[in-house]
Amino acid sequence: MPKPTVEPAADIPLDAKLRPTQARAQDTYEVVLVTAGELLIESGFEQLTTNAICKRAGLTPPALYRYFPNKYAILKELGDRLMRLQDEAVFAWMEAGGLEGETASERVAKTAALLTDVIDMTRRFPGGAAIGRALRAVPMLQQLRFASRDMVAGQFGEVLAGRFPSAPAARIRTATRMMVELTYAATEMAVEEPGEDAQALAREIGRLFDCYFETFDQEI
Amino acid sequence: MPKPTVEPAADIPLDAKLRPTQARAQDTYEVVLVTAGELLIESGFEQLTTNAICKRAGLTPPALYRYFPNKYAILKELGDRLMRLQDEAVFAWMEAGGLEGETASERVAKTAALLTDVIDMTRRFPGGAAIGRALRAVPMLQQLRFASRDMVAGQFGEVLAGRFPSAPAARIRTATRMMVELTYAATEMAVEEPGEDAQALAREIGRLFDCYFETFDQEI
DNA sequence: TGTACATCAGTGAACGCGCGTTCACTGATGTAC
DNA sequence: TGTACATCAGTGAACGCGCGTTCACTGATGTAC
Repeated sequence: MPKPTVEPAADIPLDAKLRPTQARAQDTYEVVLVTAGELLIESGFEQLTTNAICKRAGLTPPALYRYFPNKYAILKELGDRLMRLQDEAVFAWMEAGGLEGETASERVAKTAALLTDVIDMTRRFPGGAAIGRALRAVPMLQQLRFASRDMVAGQFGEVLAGRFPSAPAARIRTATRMMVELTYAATEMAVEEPGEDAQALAREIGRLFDCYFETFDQEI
Repeated sequence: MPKPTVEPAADIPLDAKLRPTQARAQDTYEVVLVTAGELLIESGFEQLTTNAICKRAGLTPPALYRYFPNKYAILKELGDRLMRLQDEAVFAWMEAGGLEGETASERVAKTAALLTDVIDMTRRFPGGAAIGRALRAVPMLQQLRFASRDMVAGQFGEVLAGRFPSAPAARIRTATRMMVELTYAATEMAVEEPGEDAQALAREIGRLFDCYFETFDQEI
């Protein structure tokens, strides 16, 4: 019982076709991304059509298709950029000893600062939290999120393994992945509801990280 | 600068039109939902079309439209059902004293049991974790998730407020919402990757809940 | 510094396809007497 | 228990629209001499 209309073509190219060389072309490339982000926030992935992007950006479709092979490539580029920013923030924080601290309140404050940073970054980024939601909904792009999450979790895990040598590797692996997902969720909550107090949310995450990591020493 | 093609009609009806009365009609109603869930898992929300549902279910479109006013209503019904199941499991667990326990390991085991239950339930449900992802991506249906989350968080908060009278209400509100989101994320992780050890994941969540709730007593 | 040519960047207009949805109708089930 | 009629359930076939995408072309920029 085949289902040909449902099965998506397996090999949809996702990378940019031509890199823009001239300044004008660079602008076009960027305006497509920014406009796509706006539409994504305003009306969600379903309404993100190439025609709508072109109309609002003041372009004609062939201009868009010069650089992007299809609409998934646009979302992928947005996702790549946002996640790279977030990943870099986390790595910088870890290298600066984000997980270390004499007192609990010092450690909580450090983690809260990281999350505040990621929230601000996501708020300013075109597409913001809507990008993550769209990536989740498109099977072809979901792996992008997983790849980013698992990479961050891996690095995170190495630091934790150093600090808690007795903790089983499997526990650390599960725990770090969960912490990354939780960070995504908290960021989405904060970005989505500007009424929420992002600072308070960030502190809550800080408390959670700190007390939870302590359990790696215990035999519960 | 209006954007008429992008703006969705504000008042798309989401509730079933006719309730099926005869047994044959009840079957049709259910087969639409089950088939929609299958398609959702296999190829995501974008590929979930009314024509595809009908084709696979062996129906013609007017049969579907007899009961569902549009395709969002189908997703809404799936979402309603899955979230109601999950909510009920949490409420039953709380009423049975899921948060109480003499020892830490007892409390951890109880929380782990709840999560295992929710994971199993979601695995068996047609559409499974793909439903949550689809709901997130459709702005019109996102509020459904929020409503469910906030209701569970509210109930959860009442129990916690009783156990930790000195904890500020704002902290409890933020914390419980985060815990619900974390539960969603953990469930999605477990359902999505059958290779993952759901038991281990559930225990990890149990540990996290337990140690985190302890911080409500502290002044960090 | 000016001209000729190559390359890059974008436009106007349209395409075919599949989407959500509906019309007019037939067949199945339930109900009253 | 059988018949007549009302209502429920589903079909066949098609609709218009907007989607992703492309063709053939014009205009802008860069480069060589």
